[in-house]
Amino acid sequence: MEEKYSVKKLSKQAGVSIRTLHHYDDIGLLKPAVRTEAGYRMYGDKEMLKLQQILFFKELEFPLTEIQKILNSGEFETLEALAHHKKVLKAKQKRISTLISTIDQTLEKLKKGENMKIDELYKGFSRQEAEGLRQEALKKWGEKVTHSEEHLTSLGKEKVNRLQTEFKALWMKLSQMTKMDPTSEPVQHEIEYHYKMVQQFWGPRNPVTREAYIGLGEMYVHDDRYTSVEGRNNPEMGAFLNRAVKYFAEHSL
Amino acid sequence: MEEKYSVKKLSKQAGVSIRTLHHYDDIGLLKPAVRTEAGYRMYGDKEMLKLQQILFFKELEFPLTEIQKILNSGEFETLEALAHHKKVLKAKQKRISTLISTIDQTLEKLKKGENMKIDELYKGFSRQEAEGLRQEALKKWGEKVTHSEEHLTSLGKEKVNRLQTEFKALWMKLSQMTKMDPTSEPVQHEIEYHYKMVQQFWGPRNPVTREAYIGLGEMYVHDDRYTSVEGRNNPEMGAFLNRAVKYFAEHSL
DNA sequence: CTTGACTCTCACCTTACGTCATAGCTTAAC
DNA sequence: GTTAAGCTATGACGTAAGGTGAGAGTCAAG
Repeated sequence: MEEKYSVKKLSKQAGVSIRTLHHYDDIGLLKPAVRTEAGYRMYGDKEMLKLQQILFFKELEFPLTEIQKILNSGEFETLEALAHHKKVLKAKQKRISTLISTIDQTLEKLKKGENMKIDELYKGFSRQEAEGLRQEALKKWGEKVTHSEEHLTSLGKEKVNRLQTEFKALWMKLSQMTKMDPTSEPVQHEIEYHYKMVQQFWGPRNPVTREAYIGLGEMYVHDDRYTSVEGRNNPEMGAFLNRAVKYFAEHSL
Repeated sequence: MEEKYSVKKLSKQAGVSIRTLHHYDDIGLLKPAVRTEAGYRMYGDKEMLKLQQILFFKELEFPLTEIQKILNSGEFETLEALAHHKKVLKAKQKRISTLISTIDQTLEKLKKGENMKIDELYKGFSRQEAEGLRQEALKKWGEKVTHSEEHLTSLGKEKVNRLQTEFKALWMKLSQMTKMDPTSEPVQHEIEYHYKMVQQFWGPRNPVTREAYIGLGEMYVHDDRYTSVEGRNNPEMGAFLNRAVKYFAEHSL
């Protein structure tokens, strides 16, 4: 059999780069049938065939090392690999769906709240994350909302920390507004955001009613942890928050 | 403000590795607020906040360089970037769907045809690809099936070449079966596969009828191009094919 | 014999870090 | 004061799948 393909010919026919052929030779995935005395790589039909197989699996996003194994193994292993790969792809697809919905949420927030700054972008958590976070949050803050707890799965602490950071950011912002009127629009806007965060923490099965939210506001007044930001204490913060929350609850809930 | 986070603290709180913080420092994505005299990195709340933003975009699979730009730009650019990224993700998702269906087709084939060897795996082309290939194929083989040609989009030649290679592989296989009974199961199985390939080439709007397929078989007998494989001629191939195709057409179509 | 097309082998660049190696700093215990 | 534990720093190499040259040898044609 004549080995009829030079690197250029094979690369053109198969639609890959010459460098790719070199690479495949280097890693032993596709060796030329022979080498001319000058060292030129020459491929035959068998290699063209193998290249097609390689490209098939490459299109499916198999890594080259796996393609190696697959081509060197039997049909059973191939079946297994394909079935497994399908699962991987499905997982990937699911993840992308989540990402897209996260983007949608974020876009919505950005468009709606005109005065929302980029610093708050990371607030666009997906629903699933918030779901899982609730459990941790409930544990952490010792709320006794015991019903519908078991079926929630727990997430890593870094996610909890994220939420903590969000709250901290909001607090910092609010602490700079204590000289303003608690019923003014800017303040109320932040409070609304706070309300939504709390609602996310509690989840759809634990609706934050008007009364619950007012109660939360009262809690803040009496807990010094919530009225100090960045080490500096801010005694008027408690009363300020209480009034702002109360006003919001009575007018918007 | 006290810069309270060492690399370890920050990494733990945010759920990233220390190396990651080093890296972000190296590329200027997240610089520490200050360095101690010993050179230790110290971060403050502002940096923690920025890290959260970074992680948000990272979760969405933005590359770090883009995250750089986004964090340094205004809200409008952020909105744009998010909207564009959504498109990218959607395209990815679509592609994965195609890949999954390709795997399904391949799995089906492998399970159904027990004597199909791995060498034929790459035959699991997606329907879209086959669609596009038709046009090229029709042009190439000069068939005058002119209706419904315009609305087919053309694909690269490497795809055509793939199909050619497939045909060649099938031919090689069949050429080794010429001593067998053309009506026997193994031969008929290959013929069935051949028929399906032809059908794919012609497409759903150009059904390969019994008569058409028999006619094709006759063509093979009278065209030497089809009866030589790998340089060596195989005169009995024509007659063999003709009988095999005819038998298949009359019994299975 | 030279030009142009083709080929070869290094070898560095890319992403987003992981994984050592080696060395300096800090702090609590002795 | 010293020492050991624990923390930190800066290199520097490795990863996947090639892209992009650089410098040099090879081949067929004029």
